Amino acid sequence: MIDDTVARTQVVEAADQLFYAHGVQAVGMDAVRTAAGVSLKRIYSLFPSKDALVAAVLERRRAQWNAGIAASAARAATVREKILAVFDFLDAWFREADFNGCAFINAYGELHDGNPDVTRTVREQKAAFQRYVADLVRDAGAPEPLAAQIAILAEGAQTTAAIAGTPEAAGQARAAAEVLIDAALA
Amino acid sequence: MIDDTVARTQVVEAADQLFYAHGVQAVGMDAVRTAAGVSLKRIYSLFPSKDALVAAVLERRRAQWNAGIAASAARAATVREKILAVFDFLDAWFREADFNGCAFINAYGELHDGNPDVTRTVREQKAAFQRYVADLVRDAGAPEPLAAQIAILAEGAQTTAAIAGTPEAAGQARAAAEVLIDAALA
DNA sequence: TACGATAGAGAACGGTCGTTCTCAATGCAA
DNA sequence: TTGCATTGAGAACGACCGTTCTCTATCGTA
Repeated sequence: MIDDTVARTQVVEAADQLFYAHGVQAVGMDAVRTAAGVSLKRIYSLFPSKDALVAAVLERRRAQWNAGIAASAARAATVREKILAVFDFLDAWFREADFNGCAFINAYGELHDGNPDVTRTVREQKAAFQRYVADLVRDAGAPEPLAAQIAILAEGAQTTAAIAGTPEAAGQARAAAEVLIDAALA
Repeated sequence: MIDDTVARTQVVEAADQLFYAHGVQAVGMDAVRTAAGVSLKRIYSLFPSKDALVAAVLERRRAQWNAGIAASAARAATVREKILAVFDFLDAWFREADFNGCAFINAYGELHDGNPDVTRTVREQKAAFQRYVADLVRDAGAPEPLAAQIAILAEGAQTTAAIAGTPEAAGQARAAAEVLIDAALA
């Protein structure tokens, strides 16, 4: 038998890919079992319900998002560039073959009604991102309202790129962010 | 028996409200029947399938969006104000009690996988909005890239307001749009 | 080698959904 | 009034889903 940790990772990764590509409700637990190569019994011993699996998938997405943003920011020299690094991260993400919009937004739209945990998780994820941007804006010495504007650009770029099926929204949002930052610091 | 047109309107309005509040997949045709006061047999004589009803609901949303944007723009004196009127429209919408994000984005996230019609409809709706903004930007004599930036702000405001559950994203996006317009015209 | 615990495969169960069908009631034509 | 077409209400059907259960095979241990 494979290790619990390994099995758990396989299940979450398979579920993430399927949920993200097809939507949570469109994917049955049988499909997760087949993709993960882990028996249903095992899956239900690792996660008490499909909702718990969804929560684990969102937690994985949260860690990936934070790591990606941090790595992109680490390549930036100035605070201004760290803010813009958000859009560089988005640009690279939008160009990935399986990009299909923000998993949190998708999950919220699909599940907010019957799953309060999802609503709370998504709301917290977005709030955390806004705090991250707000910290950078403060470090840059710019007025506070800039933070919300940058966050809105990032959200809009994600849905625009997802629906249009093209990545250029990242660059467009980045250009707008540059103008807003410069205006705020002037 | 009530008129076909009246029955159709009742069904679409009831379905719209239920789909928007709870998600399409979470609402059964029985619930639509009860809310609309129209028998299942009648519903299926008006719409060949649930997918067709979803298409009719999205068409209704499209007309409402266009009418709302046009009415808001009609109250504006200058081209610059017509662009900003988009965010005034969003502000009023975000404050409605049942606001729950953009119905097109929600439908896309939930149904894009198994319903290509939805994908096409949503993509076309967003493209039409971008053309609308692009026309205003051209009339204002501003460079073309401003249009995409305004559209991204509008998209981001919708998802931000929906997830946060508060309406202030409209004003924040409007302030950002003002800065971008002024910078583009300078 | 014999045995008991455990795992995987998948059948089974209860529920729900989209769609169709039944059947009694209604309204209209002659 | 009689007969017929049509309607609404809701039962019925087939499919699918989340979850649990059964059964067989396997593995570690003595």
